Amino acid sequence: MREGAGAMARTTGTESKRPPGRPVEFDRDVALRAAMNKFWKHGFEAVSISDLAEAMAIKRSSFYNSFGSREAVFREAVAVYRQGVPDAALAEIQPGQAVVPVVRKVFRDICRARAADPEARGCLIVNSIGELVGVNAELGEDIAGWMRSGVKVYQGLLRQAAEQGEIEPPKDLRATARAFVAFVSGVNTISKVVRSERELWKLCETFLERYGFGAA
Amino acid sequence: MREGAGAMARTTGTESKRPPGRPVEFDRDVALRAAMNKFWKHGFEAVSISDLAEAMAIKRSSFYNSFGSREAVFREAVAVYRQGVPDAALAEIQPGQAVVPVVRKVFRDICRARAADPEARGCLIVNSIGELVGVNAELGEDIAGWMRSGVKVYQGLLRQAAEQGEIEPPKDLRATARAFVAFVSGVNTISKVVRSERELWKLCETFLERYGFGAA
DNA sequence: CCTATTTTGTACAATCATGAAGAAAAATTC
DNA sequence: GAATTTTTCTTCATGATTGTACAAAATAGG
Repeated sequence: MREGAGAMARTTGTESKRPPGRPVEFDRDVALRAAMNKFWKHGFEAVSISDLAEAMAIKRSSFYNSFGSREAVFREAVAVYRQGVPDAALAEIQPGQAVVPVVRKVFRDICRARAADPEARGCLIVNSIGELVGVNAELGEDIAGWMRSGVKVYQGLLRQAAEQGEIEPPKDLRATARAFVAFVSGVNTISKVVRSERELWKLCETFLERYGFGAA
Repeated sequence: MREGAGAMARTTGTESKRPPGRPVEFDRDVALRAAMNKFWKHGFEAVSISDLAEAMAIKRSSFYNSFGSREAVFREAVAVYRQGVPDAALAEIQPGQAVVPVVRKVFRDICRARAADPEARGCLIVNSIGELVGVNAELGEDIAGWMRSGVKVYQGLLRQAAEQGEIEPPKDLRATARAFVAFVSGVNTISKVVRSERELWKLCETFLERYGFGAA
């Protein structure tokens, strides 16, 4: 099986020479995405290594060789997941840029994404907090870290929005940021029950309005 | 082993005569509570029948005989859980009674309960929505139903509070009720990461104030 | 005491998950 | 082409989980 020299989709696409030894036959990113989807749907504990290998379309030997453990793939899968998450746009907001419209758009994107998922898997991070924090020491702390970083992001945005006169300065910045994170988590949870994008967006709007993030 | 005639803690406590056959040797409620705690900590899928039987301190044969299946115990365990949940007080509010103080107290009780749990298990219902809705058809619908009923409860309370002049009438009652449910779910989730009762209560207060449920 | 009924204890076979070990395959380097 | 390196394939032993089956135990009723 010859491989076209330009077909490679290796790790990050910047290496030139192939390392010695037999080359990996599967696409790491594709396999990781498959693993991510398995974890997303079933959760961490419900997915055995055999399940994983099958979903990733590789043998268990290749799995052990390339990934090492279920925990390790999970971490990588979460990293992949985070790249595609609607909230990612929040970290891109520049000083001087209006915060409110971006936050509103992110909320709308979350509603759209959650409602558009026919499997109603909600958010992998939120699901994993529920499943792992307090049970699996290492993965739990990992996931908890993502939520904490979310609080930091919202804290920065709230401050910026207040400084730019978009909203009234919140009395307690951190508590308000945490309320945002809690609410977004809750939206992701309730999105498994309320399946309409419009209905989800309506409940988000009540929240945004109350916190001064109403429509212009 | 003779049993005092008044010691019984059977199914619902209203029968007098003992049925024929060998009597059950374990306390059903105690066993169920043990099962509930297992599910609460580890989630549904992570607990095998063997795990359950061991936690309930009964043999697998007794388990099958008395409960039938993992799904069945889970349902019963959730029922037990729901009896002890702080939110239960909301369903007891009478017409004419002030809504706001009760809701505030329930939020405070949630913060206290979540922070007081050394294992940071959050809320069994919220955890189970994350794990089961969309995956396990029957249990998922069961759990989703509890969330929907939560929306109904808040909807009634919001209407009552508005009628009694405690709050401004919300524009969209159902969306607002859903926002409350989403937020409470989120508080239960974030309680696994933010472990201080005071910090949790502070983020709840920002929410309550914004929705007109501030301190009198 | 004997029978019927129900729970409990133990044993069994089937399936599956796990991790390791080693042979075979596919590539690079010399 | 030979040596080296790494991946892939196959096999194996071990242990866990499951559901069932059946004997033993405990009780009620006659």
